[in-house]
Amino acid sequence: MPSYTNTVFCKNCSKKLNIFQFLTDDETTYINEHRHEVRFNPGETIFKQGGELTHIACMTSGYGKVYIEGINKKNLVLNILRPTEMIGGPGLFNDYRHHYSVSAIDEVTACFIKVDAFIEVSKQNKEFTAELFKWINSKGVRNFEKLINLTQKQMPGRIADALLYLSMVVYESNHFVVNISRQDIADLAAMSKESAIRIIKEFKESKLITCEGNEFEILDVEALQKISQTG
Amino acid sequence: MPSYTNTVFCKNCSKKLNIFQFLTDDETTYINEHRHEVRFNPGETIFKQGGELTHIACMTSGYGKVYIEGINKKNLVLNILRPTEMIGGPGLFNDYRHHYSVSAIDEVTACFIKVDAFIEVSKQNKEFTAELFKWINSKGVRNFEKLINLTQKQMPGRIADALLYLSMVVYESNHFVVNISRQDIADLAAMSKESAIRIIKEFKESKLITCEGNEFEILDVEALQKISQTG
DNA sequence: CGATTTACTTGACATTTATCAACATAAGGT
DNA sequence: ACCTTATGTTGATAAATGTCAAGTAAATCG
Repeated sequence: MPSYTNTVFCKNCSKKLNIFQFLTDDETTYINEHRHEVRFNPGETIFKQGGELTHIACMTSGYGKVYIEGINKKNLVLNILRPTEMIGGPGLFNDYRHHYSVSAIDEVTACFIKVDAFIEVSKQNKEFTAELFKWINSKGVRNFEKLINLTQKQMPGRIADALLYLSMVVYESNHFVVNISRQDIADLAAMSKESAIRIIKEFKESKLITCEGNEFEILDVEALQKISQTG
Repeated sequence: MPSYTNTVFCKNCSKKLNIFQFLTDDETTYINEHRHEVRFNPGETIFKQGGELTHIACMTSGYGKVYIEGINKKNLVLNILRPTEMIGGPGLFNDYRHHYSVSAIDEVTACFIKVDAFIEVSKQNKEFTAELFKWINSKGVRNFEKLINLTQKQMPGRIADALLYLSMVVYESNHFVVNISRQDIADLAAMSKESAIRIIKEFKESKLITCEGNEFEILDVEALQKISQTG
């Protein structure tokens, strides 16, 4: 491992996902021997949709963007990644390909674990396997929600969802400065950039939020939640 | 087991999913002891969204409809089930709830396997577990496609998808008689019933399909595929 | 520092899509 | 058979949304 990477061992890693807590020391060591840490610059591609799934990745620092490359160069942003999140699931045990692309938003470090090692450990450790299932299925359920949100709500509801997601899940504050573009917000809500800007403007005029450039503040969470539910 | 149900044993069952072929005889017997077959009338609910996931079900005869109950009583049809298909995945190892509803389209028989037994077997048999993962992940990937199809295509593309799905996957023929309603087709393509009817009419007028009531025939598969791709 | 690109914003417009209402047809029950 | 109800169909209309064009602000680069 090159000296300029962070040489923390899995065993003592503070960025470890819950799922790895179910491993024995030996298994943790085994994972540790089959992983490497990589640093990405803003905008760089971490996973490429259609590419071979050789590693599962865990975010250790920075922000990432998970998106499906759809029709006519249009992207659909599935979620914004924070440290401790793991990516690469859908191809596992399946076709061993990436089904979405992931890119670095700012400077990102991520741990890459060889899928072979990942699967080997999963075969040994039933609790780990169960947690893996749980992880995959909870992602699947989130996609069900996304399916409903994006097909049955109109634009204000979808933007409300996006803003609540950014506030509550990604930046964990009512007041946040986004490091994603308006296009990304639009891709998160499955609409055109112009429409996203307009709805944000309406929310601003209705005093539901403030927004100066990339600085957002949610003023009325409940009103946004109501808009989200109404559609 | 009541005498009016079909008393085939799993071991010799012709309706068995591939995934069960990886079980040993003992494991198959174990599953056999923890399953029961149920018959449903048209329209009856097989799984109810939000309900507890106590059993995994396998279709043994008839047609079923898998749908998410969304906003304002609007449904999104995920797929149409045929024998040998298995349902109940998303709640497994997760929250043990149903994340979609399933109803019988015509007369349906289905095998209900206790989740406890299902999980027990999965813990014993690694190959079975791997196949289970594969199954869940391939469903997940299909939902990614659905997410793109429904958010990035406009109505003709979505109806083309629905018709191609019915033709190639569900009824496996260019000429088929549907046992689902126009509303169901609309719910499959995430649009209003009226819009679905209009697009079908346009396809009919363009000689891409014929359609008399519930009788459909795909005349120009390639043209439909092109419309599907164009969006 | 100016020049050039990139991201953001707004307005006008065209298109897509849903809704509503009316009616036609088919299916089920007594 | 007739009535009732559910389903399908069509047209007119309104609402939602995307596209295009123009301009502004901001970031990057030599």
